[in-house]
Amino acid sequence: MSLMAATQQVKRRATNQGAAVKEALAAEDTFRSAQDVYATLRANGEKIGLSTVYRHLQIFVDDGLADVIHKPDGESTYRLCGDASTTHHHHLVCRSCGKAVEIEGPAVETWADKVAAQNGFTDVNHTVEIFGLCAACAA
Amino acid sequence: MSLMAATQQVKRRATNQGAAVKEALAAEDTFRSAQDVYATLRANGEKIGLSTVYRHLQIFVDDGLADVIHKPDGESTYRLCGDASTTHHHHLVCRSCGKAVEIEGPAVETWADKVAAQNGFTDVNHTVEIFGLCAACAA
DNA sequence: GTCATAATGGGAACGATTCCGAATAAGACG
DNA sequence: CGTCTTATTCGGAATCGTTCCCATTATGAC
Ligand SMILES: [Mn+2]
Ligand SMILES: [Mn+2]
Ligand SMILES: [Zn+2]
Ligand SMILES: [Zn+2]
Repeated sequence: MSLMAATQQVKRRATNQGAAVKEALAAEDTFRSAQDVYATLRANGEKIGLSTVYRHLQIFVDDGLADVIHKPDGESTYRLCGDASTTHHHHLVCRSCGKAVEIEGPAVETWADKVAAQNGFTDVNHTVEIFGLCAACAA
Repeated sequence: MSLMAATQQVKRRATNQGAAVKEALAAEDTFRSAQDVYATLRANGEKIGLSTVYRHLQIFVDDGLADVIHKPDGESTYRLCGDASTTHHHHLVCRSCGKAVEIEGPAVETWADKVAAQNGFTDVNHTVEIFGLCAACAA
């Protein structure tokens, strides 16, 4: 999704709110909503505002540290991706618990570009998400 | 996206509002938002309410007549798909004008199912959308 | 320490979508 | 045609996620 990581590092101040949001995300391998992260942090006694949570999540996305998936119901969910976050990849997501597995599909990438080119489309990107029930949630 | 068309035809009354919404969608090969369709109809002198537009768009989706794409900004867009709407397919969409081309990718389908199975996921489905600038909008 | 200013946060504002409920009209029946 | 049942309509209120505003706070450079 992110065509390139941060185009140009912007100087940013280190705040504990920012760290808290990152920790909350890092704690689980699931896509979580801003509201969810906010609730968790507050429940944990963290002093942080909802606006701040949204702000940091967006920063992570801009910096290529996190991926975002827009659920059908309109809610956006975020996930801190692996160290190799610079590598283009997609996700296999559990509809029930949100657990996500990073996946790659070289064939899909080339197919997408080819189809777009054949139809005269330029400046192309794509979204590919696979949803299902993880083994754990199947019970 | 639609696992199956209407599971069971529900008797529905024929209203001119419903016909108007369908015509509005059929008039263009682009994904359009409910608000957009509503504005167009009103501008055309049609007597119809926003709620009604939403209702019919959802009915089309339920009946498998239309596909829906949830834009990143949270807006849902609808498009009346070809007669062969029963056939599973995806779209190549212009980010600028919304024009959409129906595309198929058998290889992607099998790949998606395989990846899901390998990771123990069941009850799988997926979203694949390619975005770009159509030739016309490239100018 | 001081200072400039990036970051914060809570409440208002927003925009898309859904809900509600009284008014309207499709269509079955006679 | 009339009548009757009830699906449908529609506009305004209500939701809900997200963004905006801006006075207050705190980071980090000097
Ligand atoms: Mn890809
Ligand atoms: Mn597919
Ligand atoms: Zn799960
Ligand atoms: Zn275009």
